[in-house]
Amino acid sequence: MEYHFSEIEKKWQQNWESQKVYKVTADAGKKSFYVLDMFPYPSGAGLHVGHPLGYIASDIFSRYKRLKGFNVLHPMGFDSFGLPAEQYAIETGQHPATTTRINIETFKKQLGKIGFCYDWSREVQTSDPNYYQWTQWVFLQLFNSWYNTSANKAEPIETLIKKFTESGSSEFTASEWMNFPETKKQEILMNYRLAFSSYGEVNWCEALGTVLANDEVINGFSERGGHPVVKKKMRQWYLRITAYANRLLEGLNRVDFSDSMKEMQKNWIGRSEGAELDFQIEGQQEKIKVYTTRPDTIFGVDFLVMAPEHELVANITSIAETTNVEEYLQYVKSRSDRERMVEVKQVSGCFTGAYALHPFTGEKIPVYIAEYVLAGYGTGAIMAVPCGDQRDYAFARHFNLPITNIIGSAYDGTEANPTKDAILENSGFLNGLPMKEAMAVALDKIESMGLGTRKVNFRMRDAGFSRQRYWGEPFPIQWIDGIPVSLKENDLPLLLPFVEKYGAGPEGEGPLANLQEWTASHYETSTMPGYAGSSWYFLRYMDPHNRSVFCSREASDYWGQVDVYIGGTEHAVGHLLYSRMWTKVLFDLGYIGFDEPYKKLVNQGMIQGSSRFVYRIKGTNQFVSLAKKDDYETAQLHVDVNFVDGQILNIEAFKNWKPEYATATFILEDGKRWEDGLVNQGNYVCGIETEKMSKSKYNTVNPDVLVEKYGADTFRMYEMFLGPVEASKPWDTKGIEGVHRFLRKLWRLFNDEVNGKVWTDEPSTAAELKVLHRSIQKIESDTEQFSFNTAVSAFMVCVNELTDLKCNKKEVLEKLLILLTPYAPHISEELWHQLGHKSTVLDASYPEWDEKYLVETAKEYPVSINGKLRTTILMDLNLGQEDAEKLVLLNETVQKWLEGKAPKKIIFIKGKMVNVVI
RNA sequence: GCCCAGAUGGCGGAAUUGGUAGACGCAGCAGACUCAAAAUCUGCCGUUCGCAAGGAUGUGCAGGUUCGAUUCCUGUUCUGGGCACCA
Repeated sequence: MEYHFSEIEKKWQQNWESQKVYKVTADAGKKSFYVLDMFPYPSGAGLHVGHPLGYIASDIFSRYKRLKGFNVLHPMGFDSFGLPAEQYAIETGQHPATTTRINIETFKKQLGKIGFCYDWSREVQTSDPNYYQWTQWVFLQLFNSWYNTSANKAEPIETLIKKFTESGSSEFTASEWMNFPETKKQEILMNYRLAFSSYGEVNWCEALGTVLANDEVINGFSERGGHPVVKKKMRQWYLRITAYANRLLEGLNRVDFSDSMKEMQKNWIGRSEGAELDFQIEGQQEKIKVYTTRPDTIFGVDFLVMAPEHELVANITSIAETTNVEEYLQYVKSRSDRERMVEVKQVSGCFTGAYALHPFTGEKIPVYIAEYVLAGYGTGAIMAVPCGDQRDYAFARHFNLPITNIIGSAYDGTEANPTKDAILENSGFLNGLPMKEAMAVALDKIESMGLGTRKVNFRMRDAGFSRQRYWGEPFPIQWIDGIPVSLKENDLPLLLPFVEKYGAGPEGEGPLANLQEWTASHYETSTMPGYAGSSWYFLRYMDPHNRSVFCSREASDYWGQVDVYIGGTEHAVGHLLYSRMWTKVLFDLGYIGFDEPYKKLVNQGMIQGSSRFVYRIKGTNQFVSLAKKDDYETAQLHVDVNFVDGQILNIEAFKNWKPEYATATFILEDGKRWEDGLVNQGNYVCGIETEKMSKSKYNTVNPDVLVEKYGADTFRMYEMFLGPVEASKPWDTKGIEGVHRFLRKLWRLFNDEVNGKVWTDEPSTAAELKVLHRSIQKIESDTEQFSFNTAVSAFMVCVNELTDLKCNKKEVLEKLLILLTPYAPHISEELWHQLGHKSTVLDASYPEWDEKYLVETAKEYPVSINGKLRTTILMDLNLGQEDAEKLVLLNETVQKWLEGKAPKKIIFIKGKMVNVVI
């Protein structure tokens, strides 16, 4: 009986589906475990072999945990709102709802073939009204909450109103508040809401016709599509994520994310400690507030620089300098963000004519404006210390400003030295102090003299939360007399209306602005961004069909945090930060019992494509093989990787690929010309390069093809065998044969091609049990540590050894099948039933290894002379140093190296090794 | 420029706390079975000297610590990723 994987896999996939083996329900009597994949955006391109990597890993872990007795929640769904579907709609006229539905079907079909254990009864789709009703509901929670900094948590907006009514604020009294008109009250409250609308500079992408969040803009271009992004003033919705900056930072200490992932989030949040201090402008009332992280360098300040957009610029500019300043402001305005970014090294600026007074020395310090100071960070003004900061140094040199040296020989006059270790000079009361100590001394003095205060700053900005697009969640908001008013919970969902056209609205608004019935009801015309639905989806899976709440407290208490979250690193600062924030808000408001969504995060690496190239001689239809390509002037062309075996081109397939190649001729690796119809000719060798896997590079490999050819079990194991899940690696289909051979070898432990069944009920030998128990130990610990590649190799070792031992014992084999179930579920299930079991192998319990089968009595000790391995000696493991030394000295090889001399020392590590020092 | 991760055979990779470097697999070579092919099986397989036994050398590079270093430390080069006039 042979291993007919396609029949077996089809049979069991149908059986599992009809028996609903993957359906889970909350069960207080069982320990829960939650394994989550980052749900996919259902793009039209379908899956390539890179996509399922993480899904296979999570599937293995889910099945493993289930066999270990856990009640495992392992759901799947689709992040189905978003830009690409709408872009596609604009291009083809097909409604996003239609293309999304079709794409989801394709995805599910492809996923199904790989045999994943998702509980599809819990599927969510973010574009489904039953789902986005609750996204809108969470938005209302954000809109109707504020961050109470003294309680350090979000609270309903009513508590803020109550506070204002009873005791006012630092800006107004209680009675003033009571007498404010409603618009004024709402305006004030808007400064506190966690989701708020405000007029400000946004990232505007003309090509996409929408605003983007900071993390969706890369070097001045949109992340999606790579279109230019400019700054534009617009009314927008924002998420007050900065209120959570500290807690988002602190929470990283309580989660198991990779160091690089934490680092990325920390950088994005960008916490820095420093001080704000005031500089009095000479002869004026104005003070300029600067932010610095180096108060220790206060005596090195030679000038101040303000951002051109700083609100005090006009006030302090002297009459003499007005023209210059205005010219400079004009110049700055004319420059796009991208120009500024590209020309970072170029120094520009302008003197304002004003002087500030040094708070300690009273000296006059010129005040400049310059592009290199950003309006949005700190106070928008800095104190420049040219001997310690390279940008300040370059600026001082450019404008011929004097440079005060406060760090003695640490400053060499040719460049700034940003050290923190120098001893301060020319620094008044700080003289003689190392900079690190001076920091606190300066801060204390500044605070006690009332010149400034300690201040923590964050680089992170509030996140833009509206998009001028159609395919997203409508805001549950109506604009009444210029005030945004939230819908009642009972009125949710506010359904996304059907549109025929996706063009922008009258004034750069979203397509919804073109709908008469929409604008007549004064609904907000922008929609929520892609990350809205994905910020809380992990909660909905716990209670997906609940019509009355987003997720019952009972469900979220039972399933708790996601135990293992698997996905790519591309969501490091976007999705992960937003969903961490939403979780904290829901926690603060008492809707859930934990404030970090994901306990452990595993980032699967990217599978790169391995591209192949052919070389066409310029101006001809002749192609030349790799070794000979430098003899000609050639153009390098991508060739479909599926036509190439290793690096050898399948010339016939290539000629049939595109009509233009039908008449192509070839010069082979040996320099001979390829001739039609001749057999045993030389080879055409292709060039090879690792690139991103993409259709345009013809280096994509479709999992469906591999599943068809080798089966899902082989495909799953091969993806894991490729290397560590977290590593990026190029795809190479060649090695898949090895894994397939392994599964056939396993099959032959149970079945013989001629005789059929060969497994027996005979008792196992000690040697067989040793192989089994060592495998259990190794595979269990590898699986626990997500080291799936080494687990696969452990399976291979185990089957190789059992084959050598001719072991066909049911006792051993059935335990092996349970171990294999997470990795190769179909073949395991089939053989499990062949062994006579009636129920699914998933209901078996994971075998435990027993120390007693693993104990060794002797060991082949490696024996080194002066650290170099020279021989091995078999010795009893109970042997102590003294007896071991005797045996070692008797050894022939050791004696040869000793040349009759006595060793200086013999190092003996019991159970490990021996080293003889001569 | 700053931060993080990494560098091991022809290739993917292994070596959990410093203790036999190269597990497992691919590719390659030689052989068995076969009329032949497929499948399967056996042996070899870092480099180098040697008929062999056995040496020398070897984990990006240069040092160091240690009886012993792929592993720890210092410096350095390169690759990948993130951030970037953030004061």
